[in-house]
Amino acid sequence: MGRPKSFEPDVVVAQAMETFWTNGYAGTSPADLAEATGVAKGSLYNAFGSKRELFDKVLALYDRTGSEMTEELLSRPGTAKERIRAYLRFLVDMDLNGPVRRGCLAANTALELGGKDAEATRTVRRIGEHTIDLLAARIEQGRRDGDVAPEIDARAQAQFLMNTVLGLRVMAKAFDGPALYRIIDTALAGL
Amino acid sequence: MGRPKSFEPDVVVAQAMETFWTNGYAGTSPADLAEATGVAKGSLYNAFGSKRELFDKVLALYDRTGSEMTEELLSRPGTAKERIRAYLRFLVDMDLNGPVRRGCLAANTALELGGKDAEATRTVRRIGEHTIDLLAARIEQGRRDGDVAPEIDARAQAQFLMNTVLGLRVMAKAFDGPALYRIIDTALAGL
DNA sequence: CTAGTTTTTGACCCGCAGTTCAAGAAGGGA
DNA sequence: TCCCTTCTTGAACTGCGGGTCAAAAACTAG
Repeated sequence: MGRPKSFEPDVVVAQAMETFWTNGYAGTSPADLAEATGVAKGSLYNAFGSKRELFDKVLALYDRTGSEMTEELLSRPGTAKERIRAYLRFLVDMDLNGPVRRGCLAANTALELGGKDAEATRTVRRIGEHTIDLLAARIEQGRRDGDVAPEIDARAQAQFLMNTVLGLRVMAKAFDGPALYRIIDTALAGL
Repeated sequence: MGRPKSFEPDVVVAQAMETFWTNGYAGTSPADLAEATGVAKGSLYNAFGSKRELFDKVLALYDRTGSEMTEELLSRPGTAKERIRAYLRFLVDMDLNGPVRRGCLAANTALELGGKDAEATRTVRRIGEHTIDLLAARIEQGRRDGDVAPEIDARAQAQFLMNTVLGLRVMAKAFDGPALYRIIDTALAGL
């Protein structure tokens, strides 16, 4: 019973994700969130408790959607190297083509809250580990398929690629496309 | 004539750098700066104009000291690969051993202001290019010394390494030492 | 010593960020 | 229908962030 919710919490979290992603955690005010979601500030507080708790939901959503995207891109036909190259290029294009270069929400959060906010730091690490797991699994499959040399350490290679991704998403804030594409090719030379 | 300055501007900029580095641009208030430097807010505004202008001086200082450090580390005796490995490890150790993992001021700034603040973005790119230049020069020298294969493209390799550095400094916010060391070794496998 | 110049400083101001709240609206159950 | 519960909303509150200012202090040239 009681008055029914006038909005879909999942939709609001998705809209909030866009806003946080574009403006950063500190750079997003409750007023911004109200405007972006079309829900009054008070209702947001009633539904989510605080800005920080809303942000937790946002990070969880980012983790889920990001993992799905990664999985989808890596599972298309092709060798491990081809698929990972496509994945990296996709991320770079995403940044470069958007109206604003917002980079990776997890990386942005790591730099903004990392060290100060233990909970956020843990969440960010978890997101990173999910990506590493997916990359490692794809490389492992490449080894089984015979398109990756057997002496390759899939996990080490996946951690290295994760590192490359983070680098690219920082570089994308200040450097241009060709440089980023060249970096991708250099990074993949060892696969 | 007139009343003499009661502080050394260079020293104040250096102290401000520490504060911005630890807390970020938005995370540092004029009050924080006053406390860190021992100079009253009003005096800081009189001397530097605004928080943003002070930050410009800070970035310039960061650029200079960073370049000096990099140059010093890369010019010690050893092969290009050895020197660059030492350089990367040095950066990682710096982050891990400090009381707070503050990462790289330029990378932090790129993520915090990149896209929003054109001037800051340009400055950050300039800092990155300085580092790339130094790395490329060292690799080039390695080629002349014969410890780097002649088919290596020094500039492409340097850009890639810059990317790796940025990745590491983001990773350092959330991951532990052994993982970072493994990434360094994987990244250097191509040299 | 005085006049003119530059610094220093804490008090003060405006605006906004994050949050709370009281009043009302929209439902369900008896 | 009346009550109870849950949601909605804008107003209001507190604190702090960035910045200004007037007065006093420290110096130098004449």
